[in-house]
Parts: sequence; C-alpha cells; structure tokens
Amino acid sequence: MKTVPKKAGRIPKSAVTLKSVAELVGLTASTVSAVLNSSSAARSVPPHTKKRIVAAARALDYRPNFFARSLRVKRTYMIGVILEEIGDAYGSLVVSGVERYLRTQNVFFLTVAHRHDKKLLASYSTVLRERGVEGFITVDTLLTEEPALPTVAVAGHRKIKGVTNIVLDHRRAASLALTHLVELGHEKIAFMKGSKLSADSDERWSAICEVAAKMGIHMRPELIIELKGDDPTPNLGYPFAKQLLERKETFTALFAYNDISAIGSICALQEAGLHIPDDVSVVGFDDIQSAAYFNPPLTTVRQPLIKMGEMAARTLLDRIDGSMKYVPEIAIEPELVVRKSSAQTRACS
Amino acid sequence: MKTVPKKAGRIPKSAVTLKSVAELVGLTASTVSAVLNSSSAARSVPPHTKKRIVAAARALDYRPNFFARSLRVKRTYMIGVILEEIGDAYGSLVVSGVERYLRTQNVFFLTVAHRHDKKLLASYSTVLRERGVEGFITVDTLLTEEPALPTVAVAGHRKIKGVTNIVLDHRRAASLALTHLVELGHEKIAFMKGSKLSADSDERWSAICEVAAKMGIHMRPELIIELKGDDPTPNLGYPFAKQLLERKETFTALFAYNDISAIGSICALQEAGLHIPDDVSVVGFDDIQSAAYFNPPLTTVRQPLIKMGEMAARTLLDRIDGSMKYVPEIAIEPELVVRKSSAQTRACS
DNA sequence: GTCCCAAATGAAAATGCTTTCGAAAATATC
DNA sequence: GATATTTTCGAAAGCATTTTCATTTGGGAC
Repeated sequence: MKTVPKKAGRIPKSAVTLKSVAELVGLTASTVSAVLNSSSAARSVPPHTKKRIVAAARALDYRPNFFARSLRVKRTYMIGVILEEIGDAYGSLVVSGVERYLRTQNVFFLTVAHRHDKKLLASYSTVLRERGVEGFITVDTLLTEEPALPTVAVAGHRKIKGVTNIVLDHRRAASLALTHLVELGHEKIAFMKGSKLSADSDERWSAICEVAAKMGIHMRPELIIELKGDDPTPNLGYPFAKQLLERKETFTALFAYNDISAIGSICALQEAGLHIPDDVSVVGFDDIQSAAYFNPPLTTVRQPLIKMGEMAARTLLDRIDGSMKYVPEIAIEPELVVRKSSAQTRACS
Repeated sequence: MKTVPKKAGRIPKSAVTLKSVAELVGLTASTVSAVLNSSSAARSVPPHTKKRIVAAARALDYRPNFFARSLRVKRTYMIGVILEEIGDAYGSLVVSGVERYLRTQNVFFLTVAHRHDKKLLASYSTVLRERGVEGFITVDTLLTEEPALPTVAVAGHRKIKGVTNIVLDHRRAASLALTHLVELGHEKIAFMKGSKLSADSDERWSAICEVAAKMGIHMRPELIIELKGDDPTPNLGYPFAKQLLERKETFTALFAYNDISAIGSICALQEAGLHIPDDVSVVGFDDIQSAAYFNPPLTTVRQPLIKMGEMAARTLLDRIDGSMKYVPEIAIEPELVVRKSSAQTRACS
C-alpha cells in the first residue's frame, strides 16, 4: 500500500470530523452537532448522553471545520480592517485597541493597507467581502460611497450612509490646546493645517477656527501653514515649518497638526536656532507613543487611540449582530497632556 | 407578501452562484466550474462556449463562494501573523513588509498578539489553524515546540524544527557598530544586553562578545547592564541607563540594545547633564522610524525590517506551495547608519 | 449500416457541517 | 391493553463548490 505523498499546500485534513465523534459514541452526526452547539434541538437529549458526547469530542480533540460551518450558517466572525498604511503610529494604536476587543469576542480580522489608492481600496473592499468579512473598520481612510457591509470609521470624517464615525470632539480639543496656550501668555500663535489627504484635517481645522474666534484669538494668515502630502514620518511637518520660518513673522507658539508634524517642526525650529519651549512652545495632537519620549517631550492633545479602537470594534460587532441600531456618530473626549514643549512666553515671564 | 426581515449577521447571500451562471448559459455547474478555473477538464470544451461562459460570469458579476471552495480544495490562501504586540515599532515594519508581499500573491493574513502569554500563544496557534491559516509568521516571539504548520520567524532565535528563521547577521552587525565606535576613538564602551524576554537578545549578545574579543575590545563587567522586562516604550532603557550611571564608571560610548532603549538611555544621560554625542556617543539597533527623527538623530545598526517581512512572507508562501525546501535559517545583512548620536571622543579630538 | 473514437457535456459524489422534520421507543393515561 | 404523550434520536436536505467518471452526440472509417 503506497502512502499518498503529502500534497503541498494542503491543510492537514483534521481527520477527526463530526462523523468520527458520532461513530465513537454510536450516535449520528445530527445529535452530536446539536449538543456540541447546544442548539435548541439539544434540549431533548438527556444529560447523560450529552456528557458522553462532549467527552468523546474532547477525547478526539474534535475541532469543527470552520469552512463547512461557515458555508452552512453564513457567519464568519471575521471583520476587515482597512488602513492607510500598516505601522504608522496612529493606526497601530487603533488596531491594537481593535484587537483587544475582538479577542474577547473570538472575532478575527484581516488587515489591508490601501496607501491612498482609490482603486486598491475599492478592490480590497470587494475581495474582503468575498473572503467573508462581516463588516469593516476603517482608519484614516476617505470613503466615498456607502459600503456594502456595516462599517465604522475611525478618523474618517465624511458623513456617509451606513458608516458610523468614531470622532473626536474637535471643538473640545481645540479649546483645550488654545486655552493652554493662552494661559501661558501666548498671543502670536502659528497654526498648522492638515493635509487634504488626511481625513481628520477639515473637521479639526474648522473646529480650531471656530474656537479661536470664540476665544477672541486672531488667526493671522501669515501664521497659517497648510501641510501637503501624506508622509507618515516627521518629514510631513519639517519643510512646512521651514516655510513658516522663512516668512520672518514672529510667533511664540505653534499648534501643529499632529505629533508627527510637531516633531518635524521642532527639528526645523531648532535648526533655526530656536529653543523649545523657551523661544516657541509647540503643541501636538494625538499623543502617539513617541510624543512622550521625544526630546523635549511633547505637550499634546491626546486622542485615546486604543480606546477608540476598542470602541470601534465594539460598535461594529454590535451593529453586526443587530443588538445596536445604526448611529452615524460616536464622540470621544480628548485630553490635554502637558509636557515640556510648551511654556510661559518670555514676554510674560 | 411579507419581506423577510434582514437577519442580523448574515452575509449577504451573494445570490449569484455557480448554478445561476450555469442556468444562464444553459449548461451545468460542472462545466462552468471547469472553464472558470480552466481546469484540465476544460480542454475539451470548445473555445466558443468557453467565451459564452466567461461572458455570463462577468455579466452576473459571479464571485465564487470562498467557503464552499475552501471546503472542497482545502486551501485558504490565508496565513497567520503572530506578534508580541500590535503597534510596536519593530513589528509594525515587519508586518508592513509581510503585507506588501502577500498582496502581490492574493494572500491575506490574520493578526494576533500574544503579550508574552504562553497560554494565549498556544491557544492562538490552534485557533488560527482552525480558521484555516496555512502557515505562520511570527515576530519576536519565543516558540517552544515545533508548530503544526509551516512557519517562519523573524527575530525568533531559537532553532526549532519546522521553523525557518529570518536572522540578522549579528556578527556583522556587531562588527559594524564596534568598528565605528573604535574608529571614533572610543575605548570605554558600555554595553546594554537585551532582556531575556526579547527573542533577539542571546544571539545578539554572543555575537557582540565574540566580535569584541576578536577586535581586542575589553568588555568590562562594570560597563555592562542587562535590560529586564518587555516594555515597548523607551522606559525599557531609561532605568537601566540610570543604574549604569550610578556605578560612577566613566564611559564615552554606549552600545544600546535597540533604538527604543537607546532613546530611553539618552534621556537618562541628558538628565545627568551629559551631552550626546559630545560626552557620550550612543548607537542603537534596528533603525525604527523614530530613530531618524529623535533628537539627536540616532546612529544605529539598521535591520531592513520591511525587507525582512517581505522575505518572511515569500519564504513562507514558497514553503507552503512546496516550491521551496525547508531551510532552517536565512541571513539578512545589516547596515550601519551614522547620524548625530555618535562622534569622536573628546579625548582624541 | 456498423463500429469506433473523439468531442462535448452532465450526473453524482464528496467536502463537513447545521437544521428541520419525522420516526421509533419509552413512558404515561385511561 | 389500547391510546396518547413524551423522550430520544436519525434521515435527509441543504450550503456552493470541485472532480471523477460516464454519457451523449457527431462524424469518420470500414
């Protein structure tokens, strides 16, 4: 008897199937299935045989074939996570939160990165669906049409039918940062506006404008600079901070678009011989990991990224299983964390 | 006629099945399947009907049911990525590389994070298998027994049957760093040994010892400090650098375990009033993103993390489809990137 | 006209599970 | 002892594919 050569790429046929455990206990697959899933049909099987069945299943180390089951019940307990790029500081934390919640629910996720490529994004969304995901979580990606599956977006600020946005309360965020700066005596504040490629930009910017107006802060156009591009490194901010400096307008504080650009800006400012925070205070946004460990440690508006990820996962799952009605928006409160990159203006001290 | 309420959690039954396209062309599912997969059976169907079939499939936007197919052919084109934690700088880059290669092959991946929890790791490995993954890629995780599926490990330095390790050439790395330091005139070099929890530690350390011996560098025990714990933040290094300082032994250079600990160390050194690199040069390891943007930018031994991820994915896929024999190890060349955290010793300048 | 071969397609089994429905056995009711 | 009622379980029909093997047809050879 020749042994069949192990075929490449074959999943090791788990050998122990529902039928094998059925045979072991001398019953049929139907009943075994019923009790193993403790389905309603299992009510009528006596505890004694129930025990025999689970014992047999355990003895054989029976594992239901996931695909056969999915084929029948049409559920996969799998979702798709759509990122702009894997490994950027922002998205990573969100995904970490997502994973943290999903694991508690025995749900898994497929990750894809679209890198701002519309075509890729569209193709991913359909191929993920083919793969059976039951919903999407997007991070920092601009959706343009209603997705085919329930989805919740983190940092995706278009209002789109069918997607619930996890949004930071940007007005509160702006208020936190600006009152901090004002309390430190700053009057000449430079602002960095986000790139059009970042989903958060518009919302954040209009909130800043609104709050500044309300607080009586004059936003001088010469002190406003807009980022361009989607560099995930501090290079995002560096050249624009340089541009700002070239204008020769004095300012004592800079409210950067995010931590990444704040870090880039600080490099530029220091190269220009300015001291942070003595010459200019800079406050970032997000509180990514390196914010605390940068030099100087960054004062920043924290987004509770991990919590946002958890929240996203929870609401997606709730929407999927129908236990939660669709809501278009869920707000999250920011938090100001004061470190060493902001200080009293010299003028006042 | 009442419309059936949309059941929660149901995958939108794709409606268009193999049979529907078969009906459309007036053929049977078998033949349609054959030509759509251009299987050998399709040789005998005339080009004319072939065209009709693919046209029909396209017209209906037919998408084969992934689960039914997997059930039959026992392939999922899905692998599992096992990390220590999602979103740490090191792993993220590797995963980014993994994704980059997988996408070209239409393979997807499930991600899980064990947080150095043995139990969790074991359970993940079995549940991922149930989910149909065809292999594992592990990052910085200590496997203890031969995994059930082909696996390739990056930064997992135990030699284990069945896993091929993507390993940095640590001797070369040590040599790169140490000759750099020696050329700058350093003689009193402090060394930071990795934590036992990090998979790379042992290999890296013994390489350093070996190379140092060969180069005639005396490694004084008073200048060696060992990290403990698995903090993924610069706090990993900070307290140990402090300890080192408390010993009151002078040193002009520090070869940190990695960039993260280098950053933490620099903070500690600066707090002690030392200037980097004038008072002490520090060189890191890995070249994570923030290395370039830290202040001062880190001189470091670069691991081509993205490339390592790509390589891992490629070799795993090759092993799975049988086109590559198992090899226990694949070496990757490091690279020294000199930035601003290292300089001539004062003594010599 | 019979036979045969190739071409073209279909029938059916198999994958491993869930689920409905019904049948047999056991027990209760009168 | 017959009927009704539970209890306990099995048969079978899916789910959407793939794959093996068989069947039909047409045409050529003799």
